[in-house]
Amino acid sequence: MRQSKLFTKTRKEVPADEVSKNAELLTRGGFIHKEMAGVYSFLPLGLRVLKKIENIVREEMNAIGGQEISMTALQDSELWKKTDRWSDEKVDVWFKTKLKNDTELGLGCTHEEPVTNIMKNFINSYRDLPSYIYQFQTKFRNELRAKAGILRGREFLMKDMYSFCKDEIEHNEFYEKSKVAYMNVYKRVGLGHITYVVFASGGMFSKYSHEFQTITSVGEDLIYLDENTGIAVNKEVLNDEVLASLGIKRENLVEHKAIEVGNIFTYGKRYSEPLNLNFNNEKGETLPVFMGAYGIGISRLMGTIVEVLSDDKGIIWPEEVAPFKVHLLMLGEDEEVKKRADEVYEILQKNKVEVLFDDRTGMSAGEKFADADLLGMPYRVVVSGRSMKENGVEVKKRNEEKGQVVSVDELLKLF
RNA sequence: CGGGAUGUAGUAUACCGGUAGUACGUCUGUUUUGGGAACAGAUAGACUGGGUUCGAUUCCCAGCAUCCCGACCA
Repeated sequence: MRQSKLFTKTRKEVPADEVSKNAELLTRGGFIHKEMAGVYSFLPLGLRVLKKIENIVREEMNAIGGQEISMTALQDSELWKKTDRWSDEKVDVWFKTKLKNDTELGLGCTHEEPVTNIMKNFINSYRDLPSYIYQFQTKFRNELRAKAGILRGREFLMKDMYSFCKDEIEHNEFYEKSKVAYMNVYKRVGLGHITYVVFASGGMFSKYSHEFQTITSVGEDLIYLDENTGIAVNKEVLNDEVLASLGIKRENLVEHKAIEVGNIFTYGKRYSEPLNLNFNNEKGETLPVFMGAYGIGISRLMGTIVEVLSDDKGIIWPEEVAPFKVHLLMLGEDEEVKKRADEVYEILQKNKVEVLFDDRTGMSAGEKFADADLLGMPYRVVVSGRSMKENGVEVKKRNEEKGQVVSVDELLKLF
């Protein structure tokens, strides 16, 4: 993509109404636009990142047998009344609205009820189980206080998966598989080294659940980590019983602030019973389906990456999620340089290297460098009079100080 | 939801009960071009509604919006 055609622009000034690093850098870089408190639009560069993360999650979910669907945001209140989750006392984040005829509707904050309802049409026999269904969907939650940029919003993108098994044994097998898939996701988005599976409260669903927490000082949660075993516990369930069941000792635990980047739950019959999602087993007995749920906030994950992987100059995108792999900079405007930069741009594109080409004119080198640092593509490639004298292009990684001049052929070998 | 704060050009800010200033941006022109260039000119602003006042962007009230701390986070 030619940067001269990109409609977004970078900003030097920090927006006065953003304090969190993710919102500051993403806004300055033109990745996102704040519509209102806790509600953000994704602009071309930001959407590319979001889609890359989504795709990584999609690949990992497919790898463990997930089947992708897309459910509706509009929700029928009758369905939620059956599980006693319609009233504002029970679920206080509902956005509610009405049809013209006064029928009450909700904007989906999660999708247990509708997905269970869908599966009633298709699950009859033990032969139909297990089944793993997921989607990427915009969730609406009327948070009392949105904060921290895209880490806690009122409208956000989430991957939610639901598992349908015949019994707890079959469920546990998948539950463990999902942990591995989740950790694969965090590794691929560059957070693997600081993300842990954390034993946590199950909220109103179950006694316990597992969270995936990325350690960072801006996190909202407190976790206790045993660094020898890698086993961690959320503060909310830190007690002797839990510690004993996990086989860890209180004195070995280190406290960390962390951001919750995923959460998996065992539901059992919590939804299948009230909604009558049953199946017949081998003996002809009718039993409720054993369910679980698995969530990852895609936009929150993007914000977490920015919080953790940035420096004082800007973002440092990991390769798999960067909007483009290469930021190609044209420095100087004489015809030779322009022609050469265009050629390099074409060559990279022909070789399927995703490249943002800073072909803008009338700008100083310093301004282009500053933009490249802010936008944070993994590789910066410079075409200039200087690089041409040395018969090559200058390539520098975003997370390294020094670059080197290489030929275009050598450059292509890097990708 | 409890507490606190703030609303001034596109952005960031200043001053003021009496003609609203600066920087960045944007536009025009000239010169520049390896770490956010220089000069000249231009562009554009007081959240909304009420009140006090000869006069309100400034003071008061209400609404709306935004941020921060706490609570909440199924």
